[in-house]
Amino acid sequence: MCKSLSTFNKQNIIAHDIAIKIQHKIYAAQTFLPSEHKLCELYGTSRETIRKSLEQLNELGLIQKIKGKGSMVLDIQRFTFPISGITSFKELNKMLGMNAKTIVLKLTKTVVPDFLTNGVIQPQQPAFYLERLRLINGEPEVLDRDYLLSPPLDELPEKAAADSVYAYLEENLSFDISYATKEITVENPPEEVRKKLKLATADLVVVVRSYTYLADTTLFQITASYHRPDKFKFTDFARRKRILTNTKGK
Amino acid sequence: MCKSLSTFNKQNIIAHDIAIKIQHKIYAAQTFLPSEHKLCELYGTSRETIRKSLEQLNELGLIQKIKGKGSMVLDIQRFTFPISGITSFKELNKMLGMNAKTIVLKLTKTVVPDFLTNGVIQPQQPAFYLERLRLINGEPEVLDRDYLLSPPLDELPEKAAADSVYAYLEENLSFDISYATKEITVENPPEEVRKKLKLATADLVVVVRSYTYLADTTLFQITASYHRPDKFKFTDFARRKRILTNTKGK
DNA sequence: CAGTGGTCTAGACCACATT
DNA sequence: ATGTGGTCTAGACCACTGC
Repeated sequence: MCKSLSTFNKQNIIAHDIAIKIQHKIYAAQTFLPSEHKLCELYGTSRETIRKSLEQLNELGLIQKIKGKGSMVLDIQRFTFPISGITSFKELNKMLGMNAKTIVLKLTKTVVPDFLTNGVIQPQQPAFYLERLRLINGEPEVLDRDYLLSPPLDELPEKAAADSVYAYLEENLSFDISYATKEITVENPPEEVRKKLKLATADLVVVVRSYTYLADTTLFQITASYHRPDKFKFTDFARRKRILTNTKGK
Repeated sequence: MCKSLSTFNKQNIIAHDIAIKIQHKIYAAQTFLPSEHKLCELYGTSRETIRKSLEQLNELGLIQKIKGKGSMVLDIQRFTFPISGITSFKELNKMLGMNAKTIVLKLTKTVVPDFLTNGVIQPQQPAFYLERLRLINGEPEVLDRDYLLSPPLDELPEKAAADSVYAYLEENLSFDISYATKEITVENPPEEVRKKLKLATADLVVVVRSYTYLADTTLFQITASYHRPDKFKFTDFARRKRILTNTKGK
């Protein structure tokens, strides 16, 4: 379940390098990147490798490839940097320059409650229960309730919980966090949650429930995040996919 | 702006074929696909082509590739089929087997209001304004307000609006719908929206705003979807991406 | 026509998992 | 040692864009 932290292969280095140049406007929005042929010479690689780098940027929504013309740098930074992936609160905080603070309300070892395990894992699975309140500019904004499954996790220092669980898992334990399913709904929260978020009696909350998996497909985290509705914003970049719809290809 | 409708290349055909087999449980969840080598023989292609097919399935969350072992079929169908992409209501309806109906409330030619154009397009851009109410089991659930820009669109038959705008654009006009930015918030809706959704005075709505683009990067659709909060559910599959965060590669 | 991206190939070498 | 996926290459042919 533990994997190498860094794979410094050519395509990732190149993708990262171009992404940085787009962020710093060395490659400006609404202009074309150098052609694939030129990028091959620039980085001294074959064309397929360059194309894999560009494919990563394409998926992220940083560029749009146009046949016969080139790869155009898109101008979506104003709206949003991709948040739809799996991102820790600390990464978000840093990326968006928010004035955020995290308070650990609870950190205990228990078992995952039955209503969360339906079919996904066996009942009575041990886990760390972690409850955290996220403050922005001193105001409570999000309440996170995490079950971090044990195994695979067998220790969770208070400091890691207060700082960044993901950084701890990836950097200290070399966990390879890979994918997640998420669900966003609007609900009438338990009174307890309402209090912690300082909400009025009638207020609804936005609930983001997610199941996060490691690269070897083991489930390791079940989360419910309760957001103040007036502060909630989810942004996404999506490409049209046509695989599952009809007999028609693209 | 108009592009070919279908590219029946090998990698898409193979990806689609495997996706169908996964849906039909010919390849069961929690089992491994045939190895890449075997798939090469099965489909009579080179390995890189097979790998591109598998990469598509990987992005969709249908499989998880594990080095040294194989490509495991994931079991997320129960939760969700990918809805986070750009999907038309009709496609969703069909895929999820809902009992849905669409009522066209308005279809006129106007210009895009200024507050929607900030910086994205020039002011006074002509467009079709389309307002549709979506009913599920006879109950109003979503109100869609679309501005379909003209150009590129110069005609929009009432029938296409009632049926599926996307199908009309892609199949009749060969538009190549490519990507979109989305934003989800919870808001206090205008009284007019509240009435159409049959909501009580205090109720909030979930608003999904999106900007949809063609493959040549021209904006062609600006949408605001108002959802009843009690019925709203957004599901997503996401892979962890690390390009934009730090100096560290994966 | 030349330049661009889109697709495909056959082969190489590596890292990881299994026996 | 064998089988698996991960990366990279050099070259081919095609389709689209623009001069």
